[in-house]
Amino acid sequence: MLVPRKLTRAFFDRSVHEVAPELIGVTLLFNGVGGVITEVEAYHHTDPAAHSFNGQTPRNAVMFGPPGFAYVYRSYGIHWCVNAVCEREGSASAVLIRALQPTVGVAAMKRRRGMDDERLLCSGPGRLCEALGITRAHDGLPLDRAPFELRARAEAVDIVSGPRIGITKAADLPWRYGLKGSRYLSKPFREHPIPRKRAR
DNA sequence: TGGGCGATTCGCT
DNA sequence: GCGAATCGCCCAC
Repeated sequence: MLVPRKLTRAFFDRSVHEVAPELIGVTLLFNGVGGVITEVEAYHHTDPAAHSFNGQTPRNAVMFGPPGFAYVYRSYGIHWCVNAVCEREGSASAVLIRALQPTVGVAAMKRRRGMDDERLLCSGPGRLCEALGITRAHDGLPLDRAPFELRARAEAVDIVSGPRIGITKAADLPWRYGLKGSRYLSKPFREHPIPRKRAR
């Protein structure tokens, strides 16, 4: 029987802009619960929207470490969000995991989220951390060892991109990537971003 | 379908 | 003190 290939830390030892789209379609599991990554965003320390932009602090220290580790932070005082650190050590770049299509341990995710709608279980960075049980306690853990597991995608996927969500700086950069046509997204992508500005 | 708002913690100025 | 890589709820259209 075919066993999916597991991703190693070496997968992340490249530009965030290469890694981010390649994470779409990869299966992310945490303690054996999770699903297919459908949405991510790339952040690099030269990017004003990145947490590492203003230099290293205790909170973002993991971003300045080696690639292939989880950077987990508290968002808006309420939610947890998980990133995959990329590039060489000190590059301080990471990919924010924003949404999953739930596939494994769906019952556990429904219980943690207190809801039944599978489309809303992991469709947002805070939602997916709640569904998987990821918290600050897992900041700095390697992504290629338990409790994390990453399974390579089995087939090629169609990827769309667009501007990142919820940021005020560098909001125009198209560094959000998604699985084309997926219903498991935090927000839909405009696949035909034709400005509807009417010419006078 | 989309905008406004409150909740709530914490890092950093 | 300020504001944030969010979410869920309410409302209007």
